[in-house]
Amino acid sequence: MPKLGVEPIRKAALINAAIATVGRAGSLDVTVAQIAREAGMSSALAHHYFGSKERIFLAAMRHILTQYAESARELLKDAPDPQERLRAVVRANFTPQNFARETVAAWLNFYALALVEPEAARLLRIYHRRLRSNLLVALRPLAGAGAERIARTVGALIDGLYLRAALSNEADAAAAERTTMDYLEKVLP
Amino acid sequence: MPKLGVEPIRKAALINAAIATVGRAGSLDVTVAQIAREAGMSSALAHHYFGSKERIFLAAMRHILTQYAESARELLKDAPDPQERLRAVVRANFTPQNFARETVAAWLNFYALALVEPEAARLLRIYHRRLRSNLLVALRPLAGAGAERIARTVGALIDGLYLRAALSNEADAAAAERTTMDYLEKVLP
Amino acid sequence: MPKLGVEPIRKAALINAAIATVGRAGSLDVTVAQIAREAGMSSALAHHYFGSKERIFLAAMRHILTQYAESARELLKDAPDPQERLRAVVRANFTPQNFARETVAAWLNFYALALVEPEAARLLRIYHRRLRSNLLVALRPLAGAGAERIARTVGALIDGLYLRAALSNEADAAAAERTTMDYLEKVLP
Amino acid sequence: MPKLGVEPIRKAALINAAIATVGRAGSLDVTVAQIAREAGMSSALAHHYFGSKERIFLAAMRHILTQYAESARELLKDAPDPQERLRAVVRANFTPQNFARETVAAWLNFYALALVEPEAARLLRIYHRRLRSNLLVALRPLAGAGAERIARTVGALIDGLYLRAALSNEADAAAAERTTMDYLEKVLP
DNA sequence: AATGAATGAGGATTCATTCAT
DNA sequence: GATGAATGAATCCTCATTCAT
Repeated sequence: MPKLGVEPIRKAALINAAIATVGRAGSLDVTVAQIAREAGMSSALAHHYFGSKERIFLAAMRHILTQYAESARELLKDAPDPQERLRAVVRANFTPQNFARETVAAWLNFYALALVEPEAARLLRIYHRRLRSNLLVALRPLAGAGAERIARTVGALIDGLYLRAALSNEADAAAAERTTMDYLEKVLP
Repeated sequence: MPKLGVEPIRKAALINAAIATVGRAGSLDVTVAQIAREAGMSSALAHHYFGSKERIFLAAMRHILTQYAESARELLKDAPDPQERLRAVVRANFTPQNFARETVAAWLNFYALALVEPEAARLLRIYHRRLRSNLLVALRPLAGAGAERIARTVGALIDGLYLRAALSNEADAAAAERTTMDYLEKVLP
Repeated sequence: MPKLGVEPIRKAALINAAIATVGRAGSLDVTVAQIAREAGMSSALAHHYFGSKERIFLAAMRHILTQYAESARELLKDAPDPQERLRAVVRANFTPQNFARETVAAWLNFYALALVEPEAARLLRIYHRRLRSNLLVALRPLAGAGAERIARTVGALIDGLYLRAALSNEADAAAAERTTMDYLEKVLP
Repeated sequence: MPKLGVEPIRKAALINAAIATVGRAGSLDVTVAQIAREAGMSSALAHHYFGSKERIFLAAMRHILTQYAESARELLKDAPDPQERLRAVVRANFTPQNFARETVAAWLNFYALALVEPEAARLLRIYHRRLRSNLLVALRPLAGAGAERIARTVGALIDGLYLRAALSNEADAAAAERTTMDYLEKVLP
C-alpha cells in the first residue's frame, strides 16, 4: 500500500461523497457544498482539489468503473475454464459493492450525463468495450461465431437489469445474476 | 377528431417542445424559457398551462407512454396468434417514433427523474406493468410456467437496448428489434 | 421626445447608477447588487437588461462619451469663427456635467478598463479621435502645419487635467479650462 | 551595495513581480497567488512578508516612485544651469525604465487605486509635490512669476502623456519628451 | 388568452488570509 | 524561513415563478 499524502485522501473522500450524495439524491442536482459536507470539508476545498463540479462527477464515474474493473480482474483470476470465466464476468457486475442501490442510482445518472459530457461518454464507451471484451474471451470457445451477438445481448441485458434495479427499492443482485446466467444457459449449446 | 380548443393545442405544443428540447440537450437541465420558445410562446404562458416545470416534464413523459401504448394497441389489433402477438409487442417498442434518438434521450432522462419524483416513478411502473402484461398474454401459451421469467428478461433487455441506443449516434431500431426477437426464438421451445 | 418603454428607462437608470456607484466608490470593484440598488431594482433585473456587469460598464462609458459629444455639438453650434470653435471644443470637456467629480472618477476607472477590455479601448479611441478632429478643424486655420502637434498636446493636457481633477477633492472646471486656454494662447501666433 | 538578507530580496522580488503582473494584466485584479508565482514563491510567503495584498501594491507604488526619484536625482546631478535642469526633470519622467509599457500600465492602475486608498493618494501627492518642486527650481530663474502656472501645466501634460502611452501599444518615450520640451520652449520667453 | 416585467432564492466559483508544521 | 492545507466570505449569474395589464 503506497502511503497517501493528504491530497489523495481528500480526493477519495470527495469521490465517495459524490457517489453517496448523488445516489441518495437520485440526481446530479446536488450542490458541491452538499458533497463537500458529506466528505467533511468546505466546498472551497473541493474546488481546490477538483477544479469544478463536473470534474468531481467524472472522477466519481471513473472510480465506479475502476472498481468494476477490479472486481472483474479479481474474479477472473480464479476462473480456469470458459464456463467459469463467463460466470465470473457476469458476477463482477452484480457484486454487492457494484450493485449497491446508491451506486446504481449514481450510475444511472452518470449514464445520462454521458449524453451531455463527452468525457463521460468516453468513460462509458470504455466500460462497454471492457465488458464486451471480457465476455468475448469467455464466449468464443463456447459459442464460436455466435459470440459477438451474444455478447451484445448480454451487455444490453445487464444494463437493463441495472436500470430496473435503480428503480426498485431493493436491488436484488442474486436475482439479476440468475437472470443473466439463465439467458446464457439457454442460448449456449 | 375532436375539435381542439386553444388550451389543448398549446399544451400539446409544449409537450412536444419539452421532449424535443430535453432530447436535444440530453438533459433535464433545460429552462422553461427554452421549452416555451421552442413551442413559440412565452414562459409565463407555459406556467399558466402547466403550473410548474415539473408538471411539464411529467406530461411529456405521460405523452411518450401514451404514444407507446397506442403503438402497441395498433400493432396488436392485427396479430391473431401468440407468435404474432409477441412480435407485435416487441415491435411496438421499436417503432420509429418511439425509438427516435431524441425520444430515447428524453426517455433516459425521465428514467432518472423517476428516482426523484414519485409521479414519474408511478408512470414508469405503469409502463413496466403494461409491457409485462402484454408480453405475458403472448408468452403464456408459448412458454407456460416459464413465461414470467422470460417476460422479466425481455423487459430488461428492451430497456438495455434503449439505454445503449440513447448513447450511440444512430439508434438502429431494426437491429434492436432483431436482437430481442433472436433472444425470444432461442428461449422459446 | 420619443416615448420611452420600460426597458430604456431601466437601462438609463442603471447606467446612471453605475456611474454614480463607480464614481463614489472610486473603483470598478462595485457589485451589480450595489448598482441595481442605487437604480432601485433587483440585481436580477440588471442582468436581465444588460447580460453582464461588464456590459453595464461599457454602456456607462458609452453614455459618458455620448454626453461629451453632445456638449461639444451644442457648444460648437454657436461658434462662428475658429477662435470661438477652439474655445467651444475645450469648454465641452469642462462642462459641469462632464467634469463632475463622480464622472471624472468613473472616467479614470474606465480608462484603466481599456487596458483590459477591447471594447472599452475602442470607445476610448473614438473619444480620442473625436477630440482630435474637433480640435483640428479649429486649429488648422489658426496654426496651419503646426495644428497636428498642438492638437496632440492639448489632448494629452486635457487628459492630464482630468486625471488630477479625479484626485483632488474639488474638481475646478474653470481652472482647468483656463489652463488649457492659456496654453493655446501662448502657443498660437 | 549593502549585502541583503533574505527578507529584502524576497520583498524586492515580490514588488517587481507585482508591477510585472499588474502591468501585464492591465488591472489590479490579479491574485496574490499570481504575484507570488511570478516571484517564485508561495502566496503564503507573500502574505508573511507584506501582510496583505494592499500592502504589496503600496510597496510597488512606492518602488516606482523611488525609482523615479532616483532617475531625477541622477540626471539633475549633471545639470548646471536652469535650462539643463529643466530638461533633466522632464527627461527623468521618460526614462526607458519609468516609461516601460508595463510600468506605465501599472502606474495608471495605481493612480486609480489612489481614489480608494488613502496611502496611495498620499504617495501620489508626494510624487506631485516632488515633480512640482523640481520644476519650480528650474523654472523660477527662467519664468519668474509665471513659474507656478507653467509647472502646473507641465505636470498635467506629463500625466496626460503617460495616460495615452499606457493605452497605445508602443510607448514612445522620445516623442513624449519632445512634446513636453516643445511646450516649454514655446511658453518660456 | 398572453406577456413583459420583476424578483427571491440559490449555486458555482474565486480568493485573501490564516495556521500548523 | 517556507508552504500546503483549509476556509469564510463574497459575487456573478441563472431561473422558476408571480403578477399586473
